[in-house]
Amino acid sequence: MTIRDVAEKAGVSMAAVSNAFNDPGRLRATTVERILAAAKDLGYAANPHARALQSRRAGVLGVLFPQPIASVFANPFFAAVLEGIGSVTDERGISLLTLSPLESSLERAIAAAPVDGFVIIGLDENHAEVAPLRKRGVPFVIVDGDAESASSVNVDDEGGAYAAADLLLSRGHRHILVLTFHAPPDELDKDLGVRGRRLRGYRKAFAKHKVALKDDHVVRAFVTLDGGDEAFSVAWAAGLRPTAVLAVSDIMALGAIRAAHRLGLGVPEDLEVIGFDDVPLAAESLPPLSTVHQPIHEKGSTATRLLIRELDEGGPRERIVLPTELILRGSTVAARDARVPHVGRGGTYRRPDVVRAATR
Amino acid sequence: MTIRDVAEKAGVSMAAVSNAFNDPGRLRATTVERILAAAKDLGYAANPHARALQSRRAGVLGVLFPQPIASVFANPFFAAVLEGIGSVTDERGISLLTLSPLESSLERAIAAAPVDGFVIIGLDENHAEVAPLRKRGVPFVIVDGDAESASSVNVDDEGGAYAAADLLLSRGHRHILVLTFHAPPDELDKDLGVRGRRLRGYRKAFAKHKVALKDDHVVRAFVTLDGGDEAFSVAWAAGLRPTAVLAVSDIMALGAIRAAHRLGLGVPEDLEVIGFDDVPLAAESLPPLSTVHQPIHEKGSTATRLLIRELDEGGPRERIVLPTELILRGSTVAARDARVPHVGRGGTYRRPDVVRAATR
DNA sequence: TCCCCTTTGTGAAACCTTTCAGTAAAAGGT
DNA sequence: ACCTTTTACTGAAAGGTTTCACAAAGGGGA
Repeated sequence: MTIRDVAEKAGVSMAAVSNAFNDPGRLRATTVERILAAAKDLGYAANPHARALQSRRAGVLGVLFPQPIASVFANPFFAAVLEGIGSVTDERGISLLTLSPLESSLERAIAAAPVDGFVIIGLDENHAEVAPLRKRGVPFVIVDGDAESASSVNVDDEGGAYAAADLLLSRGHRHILVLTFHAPPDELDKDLGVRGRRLRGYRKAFAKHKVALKDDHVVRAFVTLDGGDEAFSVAWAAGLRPTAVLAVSDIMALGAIRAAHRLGLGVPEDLEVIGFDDVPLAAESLPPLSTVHQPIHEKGSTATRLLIRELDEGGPRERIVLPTELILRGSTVAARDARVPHVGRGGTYRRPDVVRAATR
Repeated sequence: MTIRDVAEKAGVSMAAVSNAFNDPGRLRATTVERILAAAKDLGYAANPHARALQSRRAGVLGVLFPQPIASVFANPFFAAVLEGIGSVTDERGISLLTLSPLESSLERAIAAAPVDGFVIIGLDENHAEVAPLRKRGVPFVIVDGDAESASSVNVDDEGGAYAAADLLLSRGHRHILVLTFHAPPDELDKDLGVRGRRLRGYRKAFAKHKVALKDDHVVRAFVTLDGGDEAFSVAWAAGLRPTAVLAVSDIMALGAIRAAHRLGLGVPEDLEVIGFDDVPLAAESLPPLSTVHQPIHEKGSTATRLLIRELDEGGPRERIVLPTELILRGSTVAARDARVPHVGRGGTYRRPDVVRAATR
C-alpha cells in the first residue's frame, strides 16, 4: 500500500495525495474527500521512514538517561522529568524514544535512533555518549549538565544544598552523613555535574560553620531506595554514629530512613534527614521528607520547549537555571513548627504546616 | 555527510561503504579499514531514516500503554513490565519508543511511529487504537489482553483473584471492599480484559462461599496511590465498614492502606488487605502487602521475545498464560504465622516469614 | 594453457514520500 | 476581449541507504 496506489485509485497524482494529507487547503474540498476516501478504502498509511527521510522530520524526540532503565524507573525523579517532557511533546503529537546506557552498544543505538533531537539528562556535553549526536548533527538540550554548544536547563543545586546543610549545622549537628551518587567511571575523583555542585553547596556550609566534613562521612551509593538503605547501614556498621543525613537525592534519603528505622532510630528525633529533589513520594513518606525542592516537571518541559524551538526556528541557545527551595517537613525537627507528626498505627496523622525557605 | 562522500574519499563505490559497515566479510580487510577510516575522518553516520526505509528495519520497538504517561510512571507495575521488555531489547540493540493515550492524536502517533513492531499493554486486540497498526501491517504482541490474530501474554488473573478472595472469605470476612480499575469509556459495563478476569475470580470465590458481593462494595478508581486512597475514603464516608479489601492492583491497595491508617484503622487487625501484581514496592511497604504475585518482568520479556521472533522469522503466534501465586505478608493475618509485624517509630521491624500459596 | 570458481567490488534499481517549479484552467480587472 | 492573478493540480527530482545481479581479477586444478 503506497501513495501511488492511492493516487491511481483516486485518479490523481501522488503529489495530490500527499497534499490531501499534509496541506488539504491546496486542493479542492471534493478532491480531498475523494482522495481520503480512496486512502481509507485501501487502508493506506504513510510510511514513516520515507516521510522522515524526505521531510527531515520524524516527529520523535530521544531522551537519553544517565542510568540503566531499571534504576531510572526506580527513581521517581526521572519519572517526573519524563512527565515534564511528555507534557510538551504530547500537545505537539511528538513521540518519545528512550535510551539508557545499558543498551549493549549505546553509541550505535544513539547513532541509529530515528529522532529529530535529543534531551540529554545528567550528562555533560563532553561526555562520550554525546559525540555521536554531534556527529549526526542532531540538536540536543542538556538537563542537569553543562553545555557550551547547546542549550541547558539546570537548577541552583549549590544554593539548595547549601541551605540544607546550613540548617542542619545551625541546629548543632556535628556528625552529618552525606549520601551522594556513585561517580560515573570516567570522572571518579572529579566532582562534576549535579553531584559536584550539590557537594560543593554542602561543603560551603560546613566551611561557614567551621565544621570539618570528614571523608568517611561522604558515602557513595546507587540512586535507589536500597542504595540509600545500604549506604546508611554500612556506615552505621562501620561505627559511624551520625545525628543527621544529607542526601543528594530523595530516594536515597528515603532508603536511609528505612535503614535508620530498622536500626531502631527515630526520625527526626534521633536522626534528622534532608533529601534533594522533592519527588512526589517525599511528601507521602513517613515521616514526610524534608528536602530541597526543585521544579522537576518544569525542568523537563522547559528543556523540551527549548529543543522544539531550536528544531522549528533554529532559536538561540539558552542556559537556564531554575531556583530551588528548602522545604521542611517531618524528617527534620521543623524550625517554626516543632510538633513531631504522630506516626503509627491507629493514630491520626497530621501533616505539620510545611515550612518553605527559598534558597535565593 | 552522506555515504557518497565517504565513497569518494575512500575511492570506492557507495555499495562498498555500505558493506564495510554492514557486512565487512564481503570486502578485503584492508579495504574495510580504509573505508572506516574515511568515514571516521568525515564524521559520517548513516542516516537512520534512509536505512530504515530501504532495509525495512528501524531497530525500534513501540510500547503502547493503556494510560497517560503520568499514571504509567506512578504505577510500578508498568515500570516492571518495561524493565522486562528492556532486558530483551537491550541485548539486541533495539530501542524503545513509548506511546500513551494522552497524545493529542494517538491514532496519528501510532500511524507515524517509526517502529518495527509493537508491544501493546492492557488493550484488547479489537481496541480502536490497534486498528492503525493492523492497517500499517506492523506486527504486535498483546500483554494483558486478548488477541485472536496476534500473540498474547497473560497471567492467570482469575485463578489468582479467586485465591485471594477465597482466603479472605475463609477467614470469615463478610464485608469486603473490592477496588477495581476505572473502565475505559468504550467498555463501561462489560467486564473485559484483566479487570474482568480478576473480578470474575473474586466473584467465583464469593459464589463458592455463598456470600453476596453487593454492587456498592465494588468501587472503581484510578490506578494510583491516590486513586486507592480516595476510593477507600469515599466508601468509608458513604458509611461502608469493610473488614477487608481486595484490590486488583497493588498500588491501589497501598493507597487504601494509607487511607485506612488515616482513618485510624490498623492493618491487618482492623482491615485485611490483599492486592494484585506483587510490585517490588509491595514487599517494602508498612505493613508489607499481601498480594497475588504475577511474573511481571517475565511478562514483558516473553512478549518481547515473541515479537522479535515474529519479526525475524515470522514465527507462529502463541497465546501464553503465566501462573500467579498468592503471597501472604503483613497486610493479612498470616495463615501460618500469626505474628503481627511491629510497626512504628523506634521499634525493630521484623518481616514475618512469607507464606506462599500457588493458585494452581 | 585453459577453464572454472572465488574473491572483491560495482552500477543502478528500489524503498516511499515530500517538495518545487511549472502548467492549465478559471477568475478577475479594465 | 485581452491580460494578469489565482486556483488546482502535475511531473519529476531529491532524500540516503541497501540490495541484487553482475563484472573483473585472481587462484587452483588438470
